[in-house]
Formats: sequence, C-alpha cells, structure tokens
Amino acid sequence: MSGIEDVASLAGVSKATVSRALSGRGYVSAETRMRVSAAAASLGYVVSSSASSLVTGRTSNVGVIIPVINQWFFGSIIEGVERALLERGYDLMLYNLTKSHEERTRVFEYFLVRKRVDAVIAVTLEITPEETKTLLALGKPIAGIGGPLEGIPTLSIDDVAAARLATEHLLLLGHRDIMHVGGDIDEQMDFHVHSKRLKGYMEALTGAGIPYDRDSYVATRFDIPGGYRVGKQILGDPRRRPTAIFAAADEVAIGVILAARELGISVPEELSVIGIDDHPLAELFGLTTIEQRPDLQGEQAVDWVIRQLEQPGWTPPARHTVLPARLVMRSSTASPRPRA
Amino acid sequence: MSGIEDVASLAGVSKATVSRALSGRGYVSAETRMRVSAAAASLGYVVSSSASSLVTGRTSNVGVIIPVINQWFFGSIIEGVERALLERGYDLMLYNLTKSHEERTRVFEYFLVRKRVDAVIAVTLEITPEETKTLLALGKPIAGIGGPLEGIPTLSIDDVAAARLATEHLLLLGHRDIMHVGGDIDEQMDFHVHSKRLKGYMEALTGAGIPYDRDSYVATRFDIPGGYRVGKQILGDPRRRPTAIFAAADEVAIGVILAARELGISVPEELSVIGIDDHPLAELFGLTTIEQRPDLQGEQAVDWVIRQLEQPGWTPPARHTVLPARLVMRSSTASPRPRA
DNA sequence: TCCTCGTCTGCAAACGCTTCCAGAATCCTA
DNA sequence: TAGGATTCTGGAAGCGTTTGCAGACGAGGA
Repeated sequence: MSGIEDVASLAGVSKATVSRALSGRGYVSAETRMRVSAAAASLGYVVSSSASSLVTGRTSNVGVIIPVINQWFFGSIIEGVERALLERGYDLMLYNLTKSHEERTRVFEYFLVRKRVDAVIAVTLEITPEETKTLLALGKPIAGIGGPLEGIPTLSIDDVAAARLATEHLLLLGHRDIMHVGGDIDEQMDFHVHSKRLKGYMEALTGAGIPYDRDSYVATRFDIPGGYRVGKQILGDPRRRPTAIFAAADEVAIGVILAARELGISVPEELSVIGIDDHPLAELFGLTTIEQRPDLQGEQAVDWVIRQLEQPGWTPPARHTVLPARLVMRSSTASPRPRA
Repeated sequence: MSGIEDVASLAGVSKATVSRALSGRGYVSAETRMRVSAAAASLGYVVSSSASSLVTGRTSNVGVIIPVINQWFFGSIIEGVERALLERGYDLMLYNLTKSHEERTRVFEYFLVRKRVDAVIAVTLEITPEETKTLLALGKPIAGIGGPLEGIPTLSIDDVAAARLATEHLLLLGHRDIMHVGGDIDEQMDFHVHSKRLKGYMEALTGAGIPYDRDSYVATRFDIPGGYRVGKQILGDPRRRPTAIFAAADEVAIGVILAARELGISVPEELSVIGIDDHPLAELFGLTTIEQRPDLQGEQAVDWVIRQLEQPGWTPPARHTVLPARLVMRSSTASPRPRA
C-alpha cells in the first residue's frame, strides 16, 4: 500500500506538494499537478482517511440514527440521505437504534462521540435536552427528521394538519360517520406521531360540529396486516360500520381496503378510505391519500448539515421546518351513499 | 475536547498506561485501571478513532454495498448486518450502489479503497474478477450475499433449486398448466437471479415430462404492482389462463393474487399461486412460498468477515455456501379443479 | 533599476493515539 | 539468599497526512 511519500518521489516533488496537488488546496502549478496525479494514479494511491482526519479533524462521515430500516418511510429517508451524501463526497454511517434503552445510550455516549462522524442526522428520534446538549457540545451539526426539537433544526410534515386535511376531505364529501385507525398511543413512536394524527382527526370533527366518540378511534400496528385486522373487526360488525375511515398511514389504509374487499364491502361506494403517505402501493389500490416525500426530507437534512460543515457561518433554520403535504385524490373516497 | 494526555495527568500516569488501561491490552494493575477509567469518565474522554486507526491500521468499520434499500429482501439484509455489527462493536458504512456504472467505479476505486473500512460485504453484486483482485489486494476480508463469486466467500439460497421446489409443489398437486412470472431477463439483477429461477421452473417441468412453452414465462417488475399488471393480462384472457402460477418473488405473487381477486378468480380453487421469499405479507395473503431469511444471511456474512479480522488464520468457506430454503404451505395452492 | 506582490515549492511541526523497549518492583523457586 | 520470571509503568518512536512558514522565482509598477 503506497503512501504519499512514494507518490512524492515518483513525481519528484515533496509530500507537501502532493498533498496540495491532490486536495486542490493552495498553489500548485498546472504542470506539477498533472505529474502528481499521474504518479498517484499509477501507484493506485489513495489518501489515508485516518491520517487525514487526524490532522484536519474531519472524517467525511455523517451518522444517521434511525429506528427502523425495513419500512417504506424510513427506507426512503435512507435512500434520500445516501444519495445526497454520496453526491457530496460524504459517507454514511448507519445506526439502527431500536427501542432498547441500552443500545440508545451506547450509540449516544459512545459511537457518536467517538470522533467518527462530522455530523448527525437523527430520524424520528426524540432527543432529550441533555442529549441535545451533549451533541451540541461536540460542535457537530445535527438535523432531525421529525420534531420539533429544542435547539436542533428539524423538519417534517405537520402531522396534525395532515390528519385534519384527510379528515376534512371526508367531511367535505359528506361523511359524518368517520372512524380513525391509527397507531397505538401507548406504543408511541417518537414525537407522538400517533397522537398528533389523532388530534388532527378530532379537530376536523370538532370543526364540523361532530362530537368525537371514543369508540371511533382504533389503534393498531402501522402496517398492512395491522390495518387488515382492525378493518375486519370494524367492518365485520354492521352496526359499527362507519361510512368512511381515515387511516393514519397508507399501509394501514390498504389493510383496511383488503378487509373491506374480503367482506364484500365496496370502496368507495359503501366505504371511503383515506391514508397518509402516498406509499408506492397507494396507486395500485386507488388510495386517496396525503402525500409526503421522505426521500426529500432526507436530502434536505443532508443539505443542512453539510452546508454548516462547508460554509462557515451558515446556519440552518432555527425553528422546525414544516413541509407541504398535499391531498392526492384517487378512487377510494367518494360521497357516502344515501342511507337506505 | 479532552485528549489522552488530560486523562493521563488527571490519573497521574503516562499516556501509555492510559492507553493500556482503556483498551485492555497489556499489563495494568487493577488499581491503576480504576483510576484511569474514573478519570476518563469524568472528562468524558473518548479515544479519537482517527488517531487510533492511524497507528493500528484498523477502522472498526465495515462497508456494505447494496443495490437497493427500500425493498424487503435488501432491507432485511441491512437489518441483519447492522445488528450483528453493532453487537461486535463495528460500525456500518452504507453504500447504495445503483445501476450507474460511474457510481460503481467511484465506490470501488475510491471510497472503499480509501482506508475507511476493515472489511466489505457485497450484497447481490456481481464483482468482476478484476475488481475481486483489487479488493483482495487490499487484504480486506470480503463476503458476498448472492454468488457464487470466484475467490470470495458467498452465500445465498440455491435459486434454481428453490424455483424447482416451488414448481414441483405445483406439479405434485396435479397442475400441468403452470405459468411462471419472473423478472425481466434483460433487466437482470446481478447473479442472474431471474434466469436461475426460470431455469428451476423449466427443469421441474421437464422432469415431469411437460414441454416448456415460451409463452408460459412472463417477465415483469419485481414488486406487487408488477405482479398485478401481469396477473391482469394473463388471467384476463380465459384461453390463456393456467391452473397455477409460480411467481419468482412473493411480491409478484401477491400482485397476481390481487389481480385474480379482482377478476373473480378464486385462489386456490381456480388458480394456485406460489412465490419465493416468505415476505411478511405472505401470511396475510395465505401465500404458499419458499422461505428464505435475508436477515440471517446478513448476520452470516458479518460473522465471516469479523472472524477473519479477529481470529488470524481463520478462513471462511472457500466455496459458495448454499442456504436452506424450505416450502411454507399456506392456502394459495391446491389441486386443480377437474376441467369442466 | 529596484521593490513589491503573487505564485510555487519544500521543510518541519503537529494531529492523538499505540506499542516497542527498557527499567523497576514484586514474586516465586531452587 | 540468589536468580529468574512475572507484573507494572514510562519514554519515545512512529502511524500518514496537512499546513504554517520561509525561501525562490518571475512579473509588473514606480
């Protein structure tokens, strides 16, 4: 494995010049630069990132902390982040932080601090003020997807508003009997996504003068089988069946649609269903939904941290950034049929 | 940010002793070790990984090259790899290598070589002999998921055998008119997964004395909408409709089932469907399938590379390792109905 | 012509660790 | 009691870069 010294002697210059030629910092004559590049290429030389970061103090790594990988929302974020980082010459260190408190501490106090990353992107991670202080003390840029988070730039859609928008769409169609299938409030994800979406739903109902009935909210797992299970329950009981269901995520909504189909309940004639996300499967099921773009959220977070790294003085938005979430109308929602 | 020197003077020892105490290498008295640890903790000291790897030559990073993230198979692999690495104190550097040749070269020639990782795990990546040579020349352990790959330990299920098993299951039930919905041979993934599964299908047919008809293989995208689209085509034409369909992946199979449902064709009474993967949704759809466990594949690959790193002399299996893939029977397959 | 300024290059000092080496202290065994 | 083995510690070299500083050179302005 050849070092900078070898390149230097092959090119007939000093180590310093090699370093300058290859990194593009400082003065180097065009002719010298060519010679150095040629020498480096012919030796297959690549700088040692450890040596380099030892002296510069930068690693060219960005740490991403994420609770789940194998789910559309999170996978899309990773894709977006990866793409943006690669483009800018940074590498991605992935930390899959599951619920376990022990793991969390380990990552926070050990891995991240360990001078391994230049910046951190925390996905759906409710960082405590103390942890925030630790992180900020490191002087490393941080950005969060989710939020808001005190002291850290964050971005996300407005969950309350999105849920309200979805519910209002149903109300506008004339539905009055609308159920909400959401996440389990007790098994909360960080940032209370579940309660926020529930809140938006309630607000919309209230706005329309419809009293909120405790029974009209049902919790389940945030995936297709979860939606299916609950769908079977709700729709299986004719007395309980609403004219519309607002599911807190497209996967849940799709589960509900599958349940409806199985019960012979036609969507949207007998039941309207709306979700949130605009999941890739939404189109196949004709699912009306509220679109969000997690991949762009990832890119945006990358942009924030890298800008901070590379443009001294630049600072990201101090407050939480709210992303647009728009209604995508498809064929799973319609006006309720007049009651028989 | 405190360095080893600070810890040393606080504990009243030399840097050398601090290093030994904290890393657990070499002799240190119990009493000294305690004092050093206490000092380190009180200063919030963490070793600089760049400095450390500069002298030791190890980074404690493992690079993972993967073509897709947001798909069950690949996401599961990442989860498995991440879990196994974290457990052993390594960090995961993620490289999402999409089709683009340029990106590929960049990652290979630049990122990986850049003394940033101790080992590489290549997922479904057909590494050329030249690239293999480059990688091996780096002296870094490599493992591949997929394969076989000359000179690199790899693991995967036997795609031909799995496809044969699936098809034979249908044959055993009495089906003779079996179509195969697979990936596009021209838009091949690496390692020719598509053609291998097609081959297993053909072998099974031949074994049963059934001539292979070109029209009985249809290519589509490897996802639910892809399966759905093709399903609609095939099943929509009564003259073309087979009694059974072997889909090369569960997602495709589920798409086919959805198409069948929509056309009022009941599964398994009028149509048997089998897939490969045992995708989380398989159970919901009662899908009979061939199970594989990508997460375990990831863990296994990690085990190989880390063992090589930590147990000098240990070598992974020289040849391709074939993983078991077993039939999981559910309710999407049955004997064909006697023809009217 | 002289001086200044911008361009180019090399020397050498860090960067923060790990580890080789040697010396001191303690322990065991003959 | 002597001698060797074992345990513990510190000094210092070195890992492979980047970068501040200073010197050399040529060009342009006064």
